[in-house]
Amino acid sequence: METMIEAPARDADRTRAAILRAAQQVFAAKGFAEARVRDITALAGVNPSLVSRYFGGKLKLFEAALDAALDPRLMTDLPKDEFGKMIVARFADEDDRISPLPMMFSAAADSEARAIAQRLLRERVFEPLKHWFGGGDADVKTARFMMVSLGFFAYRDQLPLAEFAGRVEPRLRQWLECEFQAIVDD
Amino acid sequence: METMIEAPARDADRTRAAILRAAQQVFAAKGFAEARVRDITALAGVNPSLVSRYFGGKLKLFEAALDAALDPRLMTDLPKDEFGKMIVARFADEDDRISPLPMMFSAAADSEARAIAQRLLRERVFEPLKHWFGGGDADVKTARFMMVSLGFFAYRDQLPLAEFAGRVEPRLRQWLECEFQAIVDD
DNA sequence: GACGTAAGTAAACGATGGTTTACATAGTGA
DNA sequence: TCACTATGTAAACCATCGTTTACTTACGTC
Repeated sequence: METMIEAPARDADRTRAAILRAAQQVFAAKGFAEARVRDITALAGVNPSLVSRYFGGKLKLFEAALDAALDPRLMTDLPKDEFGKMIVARFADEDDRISPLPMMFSAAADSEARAIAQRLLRERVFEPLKHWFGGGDADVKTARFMMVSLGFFAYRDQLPLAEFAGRVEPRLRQWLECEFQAIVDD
Repeated sequence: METMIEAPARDADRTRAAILRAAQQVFAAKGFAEARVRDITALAGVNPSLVSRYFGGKLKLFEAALDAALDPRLMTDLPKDEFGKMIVARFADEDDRISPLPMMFSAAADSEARAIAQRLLRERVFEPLKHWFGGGDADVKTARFMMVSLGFFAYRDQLPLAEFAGRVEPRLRQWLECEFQAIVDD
């Protein structure tokens, strides 16, 4: 009977999920290259060897973590007439920093991780977004969206410059809102 | 007499310059993390140990290579009434890909290299650019410039997506020109 | 021409870190 | 109860790569 009350101490599914969750946090915080397998497994409270056993290695774990973090609905569920304001709010005010973009940037320095990031970004973000924009200019609109988004995150997170780091200056925020809104309005 | 006709086989300054030149190429092509000291010294035709002897290590060599590649005049020598067209031409049509931006991106994944890249970017690009823009909105203008530039390079070089990789689609190019021009016109 | 110093090389060193191997233990069915 | 398998751990493994050390060789000078 007591087996039904509490979960068994050894549960492969639970362990696997704990590793994946820890991986998302550590990869997001430190990037692919500087995230240590031992960091992730220590956070999950398990042995480092389980990364290879359950995921097939660090790279596959990164792929799983990135895949789990990518959700196109974060962009395509917004009303188009308020797209600018709302997407900036989502980007700038996100307190839980498990945004996938920093993970993507960190992957860019590693050729294998970059290949994975490229594929997932195209399949899970670029294509859905292009379909959501629609019309003959969908390609250009999506490219514009990617450039402004990548520029924003690169500027804010990867190269924190002077007093702009962290918060978003009001005039800059207004400009960003107009940029994003113009993409859907054009 | 023959010592005056041809340079001596052993010339520290020449060797140092050869290493620096090779470093610029290899760092630009492979990024900080994946560039091997042995790659650089092999290209320069010297022994790997000379990197530590002449530059104090890989990180210091990266700093020297990045510093040599950064030239603010690449942006601030343009006429303001044609800034948009000309800056895009400079970014997009640059056949020799020793643009410092890819080097900066690759540095972002390494905490030590990132600190160096941040400092050099601020001192050698951000501040001169801000001064060149001038006026009360110089901060915001510079930030806008950085975001669009970083977005462009991140999109084109770091995350080459589908058919946009390599060339720049004409409508996208036109949008970029307007973006950059708007920064100086506002 | 021998000598001392600077320039350069070859080889080994040592730290890092993902992965593998050998082993221990908890749950499960006959 | 007794295996048997799945789960997990500890420790060693092993490749990578920047760096250091010991040695060699060329150049300038007395």
